[in-house]
Amino acid sequence: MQEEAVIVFDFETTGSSPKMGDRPIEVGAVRIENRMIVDTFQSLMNPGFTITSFIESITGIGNDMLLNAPPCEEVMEQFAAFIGTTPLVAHNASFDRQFLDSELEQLNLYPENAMACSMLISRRIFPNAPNHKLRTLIEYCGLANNDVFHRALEDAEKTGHLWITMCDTIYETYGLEKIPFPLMQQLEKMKKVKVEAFFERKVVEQKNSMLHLWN
DNA sequence: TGCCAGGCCCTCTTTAGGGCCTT
Repeated sequence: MQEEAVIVFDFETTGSSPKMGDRPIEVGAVRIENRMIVDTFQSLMNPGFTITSFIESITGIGNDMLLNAPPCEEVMEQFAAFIGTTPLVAHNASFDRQFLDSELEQLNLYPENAMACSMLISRRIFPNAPNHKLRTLIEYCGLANNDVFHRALEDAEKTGHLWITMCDTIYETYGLEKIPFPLMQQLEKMKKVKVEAFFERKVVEQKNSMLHLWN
């Protein structure tokens, strides 16, 4: 089973593109070690301009809540310290990664953390799910669900439990004992039809590796 | 002036288009 630490994180933002001037308004993250959440990070942040009613309606975060929140720069500096060089996970990671990189670049920080996407991996592990939205996957996997979505820490926690469940499913389905982070990254880029053969090969590799240690 | 995301996957693909997913 996976043993190395990962940090699952999520941003709520003013829109969909930092290149169009959008910024985060909340970050939430959970640190997972040995299949358990051992630490969390959460903060609202003031983007420096008012957010639209559309974003308010999605997130439940209002301009009044952001008025006295610390600025993005302050929060992101703390968040950079929280993640360090730990491998990162997010649901639809390309979305959150662009905001992470954009904000940290403004602080002259250039994170090189490895990153994996729980959405792309879930398409491989749960090909029969109705779709691969976070809410659907939480329901599909029968995970604890308080029906609160689109808040950063809530979504990070749920994605964290989804990540653990995907590791468990790989173990239970294919018998793969160790699930290193690079293996998950390989999986998200794998063609759907090749997943089964991929795991069969990995199991054989691990068994051979164990035999090599014993001999 | 008018428009405005973007990265990835899938397939009836690759000389491309449509859909998914995030806010």
